[in-house]
Amino acid sequence: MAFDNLTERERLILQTLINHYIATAEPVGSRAVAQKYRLGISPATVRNTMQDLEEMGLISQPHTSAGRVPTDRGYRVYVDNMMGLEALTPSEADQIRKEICADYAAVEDILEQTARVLATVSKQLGLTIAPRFDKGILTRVNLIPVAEKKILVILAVKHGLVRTVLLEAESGINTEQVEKTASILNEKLCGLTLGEIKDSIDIRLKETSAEDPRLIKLFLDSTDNLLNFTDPDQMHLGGTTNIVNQPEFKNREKLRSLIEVLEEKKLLTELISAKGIKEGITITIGKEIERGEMQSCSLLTSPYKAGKVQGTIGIIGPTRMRYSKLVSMVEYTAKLLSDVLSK
Amino acid sequence: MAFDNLTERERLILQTLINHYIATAEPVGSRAVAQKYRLGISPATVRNTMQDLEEMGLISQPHTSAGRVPTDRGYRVYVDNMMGLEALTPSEADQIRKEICADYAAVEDILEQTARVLATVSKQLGLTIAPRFDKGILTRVNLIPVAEKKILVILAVKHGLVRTVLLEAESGINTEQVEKTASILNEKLCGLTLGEIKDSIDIRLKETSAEDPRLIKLFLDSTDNLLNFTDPDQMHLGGTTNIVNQPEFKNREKLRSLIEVLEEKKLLTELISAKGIKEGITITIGKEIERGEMQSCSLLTSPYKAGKVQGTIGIIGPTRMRYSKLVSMVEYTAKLLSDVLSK
DNA sequence: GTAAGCACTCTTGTGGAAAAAGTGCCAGAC
DNA sequence: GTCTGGCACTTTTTCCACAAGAGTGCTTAC
Repeated sequence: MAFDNLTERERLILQTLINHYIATAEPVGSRAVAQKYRLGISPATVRNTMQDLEEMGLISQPHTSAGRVPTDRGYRVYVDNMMGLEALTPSEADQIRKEICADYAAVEDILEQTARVLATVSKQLGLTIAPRFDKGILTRVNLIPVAEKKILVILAVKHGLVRTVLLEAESGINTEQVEKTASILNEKLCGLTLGEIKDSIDIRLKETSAEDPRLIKLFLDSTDNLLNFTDPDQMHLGGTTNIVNQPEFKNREKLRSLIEVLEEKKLLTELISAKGIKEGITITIGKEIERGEMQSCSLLTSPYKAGKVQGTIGIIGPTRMRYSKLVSMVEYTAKLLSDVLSK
Repeated sequence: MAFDNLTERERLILQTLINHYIATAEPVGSRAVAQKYRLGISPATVRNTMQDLEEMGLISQPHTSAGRVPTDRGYRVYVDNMMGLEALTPSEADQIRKEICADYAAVEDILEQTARVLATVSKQLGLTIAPRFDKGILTRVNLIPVAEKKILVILAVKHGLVRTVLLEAESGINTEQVEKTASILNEKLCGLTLGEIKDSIDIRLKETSAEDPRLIKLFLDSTDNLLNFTDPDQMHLGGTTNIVNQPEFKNREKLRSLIEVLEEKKLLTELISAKGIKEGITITIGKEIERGEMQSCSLLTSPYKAGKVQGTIGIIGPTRMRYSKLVSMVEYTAKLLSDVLSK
């Protein structure tokens, strides 16, 4: 799969072609490449090289008499080997900083703002996923009775993250019992990560000697709900409109099915979180994305930190996106966000 | 504004025309109306009447040689005076019931499901807005310190609704003080509606004799945030994809700007809640909607109850929507939802 | 008041020719 | 050898003209 064996000329031509295509969204002809290519090479020569690139599967022709268009593989090679990073302009950086560093209290609000500003500045779709609680360390559990049969469970996680879930009991609730249960839970579970708790809660709570086992049972039964890490409102999207006008979505049906995927935030969260969280930017191009509906898109994601806990931000756009710039943008934003959330 | 002065024939023709247009999305010609119109009237006669209707501003021609299309005013007259209600089919009713009456604990989840099923069954955009807390009676305030400087505020409202907001204090928090503050808040505020609290909180908390006024001050400063009734995640939308294929949005720019409005959930919530909450269905047609971007849409909303507190559900679609059916659908769904949430 | 006839208008569809864009390959130049 | 100019070929795009289609408005007759 290594394409290090490209000649210097092939590299240059692929690079120029992709840059040009990203800018124009039109198939690129040999003449156009030749003109941009300083060292005075003729279109005919370019054509020969383009034939080679096509055989390698890096570019393709929509039809006989059209120019060439990069394939997913072509983008891959470009991104891995020959793309320079393009710095943000001061005004772009300012805009991002201004939005993210505004002093909001709530993490949720910051994440929403971030998705929005990412979208605005990139002119693509911006997305943020809240920190994954599974790596977060539980510092305290509170149980608050809020109505005859309803209990609010509050899981406080290190670094000020909080998750609240409303549980419904089958029968009336005894305040004293609730307090006892809460202290049992705190004793048994605090200091563990939510992930660990999820995996081992059955065992850990089995041997408890609560006088009223019903509350413990309720808690156990609701584990999936309590410790569900792909809640739809964990994800924020911004700038859906940006893709509507992209030429790649002039095909109605493509647009429809993409929007459909975007609405399934839960699935989308899983899809993106599934890659595991590597350090640094992850670029997923076209068919590399598992969901068929998104195969004309690329995904650019980066983790960020909120204390010890990690979340993800990213950009979704057509495969023809300005990787060199957007990578810088996502990197910069992730760093900024980490700073703000870990302060 | 009353159009009771329409002749029987005018009424019938307007009605047939609108029904036909709703079904086909194509301008309706005199011939088409004449054929549907049982009493054997000729196209020429229909034409004469159509001219009258056009002068009244109830229908219009896209261009000289096209059929007629209803105007917003035309729809208005239709909806107010001559639209029969169309019952749901058993299978539609079943589908809705099944989704809404599934036993979820959380109100949020039910509302999301409801938006989704409304969208699916209506083939339009479904929306739900969470109960408006301002009419809800506060039963209890809890303050939970979750980190050195963070306090979680829990407002429990009658009938099991809960709102949680995270506040950030300027300095470290003394547990004892928190408890005192909480009991002051409970004493002063419980039993009032959140709306009343919002309006009068300054006065009510002025004369408190807390030893540590900082917490009270924090609470006061955050009132807007705490008692903000148009939180973006109060609204759920479903079926955005349904409008992508609607012929009225084959115009790219229209589609874009509509999607843009949909993303601004906060604005949208305000827009819809602004009408105040009347009993029964509210129908807002085309230009009657304030937002320019939505002027080719109609809005069909109904309140529902969760105990004493009211929320809103509705459908958004092109003005050319099947009002007769959709009104039944929204009515039915609102009733069902009220039952489930007030149980 | 209703209907039939007809001229008129505007849109839609069709076919074909010309233009445009770009390729592939060959033959010759450096 | 490697590069390039030239050229024939293919395919899409654009344009235009013309016919077909749809529907109206008006006039006239019943």
